[in-house]
Amino acid sequence: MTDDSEECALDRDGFDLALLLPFQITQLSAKLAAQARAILVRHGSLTLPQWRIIRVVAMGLNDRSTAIRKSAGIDKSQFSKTVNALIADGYITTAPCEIDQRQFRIVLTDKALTAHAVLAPELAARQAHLLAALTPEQREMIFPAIHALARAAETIEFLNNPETKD
Amino acid sequence: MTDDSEECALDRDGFDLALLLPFQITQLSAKLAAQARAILVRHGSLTLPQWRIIRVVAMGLNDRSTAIRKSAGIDKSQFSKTVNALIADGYITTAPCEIDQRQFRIVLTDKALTAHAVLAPELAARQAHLLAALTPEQREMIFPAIHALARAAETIEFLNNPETKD
DNA sequence: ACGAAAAGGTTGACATATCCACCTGTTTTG
DNA sequence: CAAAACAGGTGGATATGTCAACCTTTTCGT
Repeated sequence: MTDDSEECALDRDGFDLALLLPFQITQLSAKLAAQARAILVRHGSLTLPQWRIIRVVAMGLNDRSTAIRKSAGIDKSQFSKTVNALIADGYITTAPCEIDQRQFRIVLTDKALTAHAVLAPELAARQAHLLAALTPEQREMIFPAIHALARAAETIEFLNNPETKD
Repeated sequence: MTDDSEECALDRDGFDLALLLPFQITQLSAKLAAQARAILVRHGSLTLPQWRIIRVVAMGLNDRSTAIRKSAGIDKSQFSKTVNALIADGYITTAPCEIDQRQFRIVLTDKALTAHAVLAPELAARQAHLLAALTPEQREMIFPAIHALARAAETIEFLNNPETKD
């Protein structure tokens, strides 16, 4: 994944690093991204952030830029740049947003719809593959656990050391 | 974290994206990295990959470059560059490795040891804070679940579509 | 012992992500 | 209503992560 099959730290139990939660999650996240890229590259030249945006737009819930950006969980800056790349590659077009002149609406082209039709089933199969690797109990509690960790990761309030100024 | 407090997709339940496991994990990973950076920036100018290397070396299990690189879960390329940055900033020195001339040994300077003495407790407190956000059952199964997902993320063998060539 | 293959490291190129300054449009508030 | 505060978007700078080409050293097969 990273390079060759160097026995990644996820595989080496028995020592300290195996207990570092953020480290394990970072490693897992990297592997998942690599797997997603491996699927994308089989069917075209969409990058991962490009695919994230197309997927959200294809859901059809909302075509306003801010809603799409937040649903995709992408930073303002990266969203702007990725949208420009999608336009340049002919995957989307934009239209002004009447309700809020600061935003814009995003419309998928046929090219994007075709790509989505091919990729969505593969990514769905991958999601099923991942879930199948978990026990039913793990499947039930993985999302609440992720959510709990995400909330706990939002602050560093638990550090109240008065010597904050180094 | 990312920008201001834009309600990130992790918080919005009730729609489809909340069920996309890789997406949730990516978002969580980003939050954890931001949290770690927030802690690092309070006590100096160490970057996250720099800290990862120092932490591994400080564990003292092995001072050979390859062992450190793999334990830190860092790519060959990034490792090389980060090590150079650590040398330039005076956090480490290197020595030739007698056993294998291709590798080198890494030695922490006092500067690194001081930084580690300050940061290690804070990062440990953070780890405890994260684990405290989980229920005991979640704590028990989170590591096996991560491990199972990591293995499932290593291949795309489950896609045996003959139309691989797009 | 020899040459091929593998492992380790470096570098450059690029992809992804974050941060920040800035500008524009919108909402709030006096 | 006008000024201030705020939300949205853009672009540059930088941090982080990945990939591939290349070189050196080590290991392995014969």
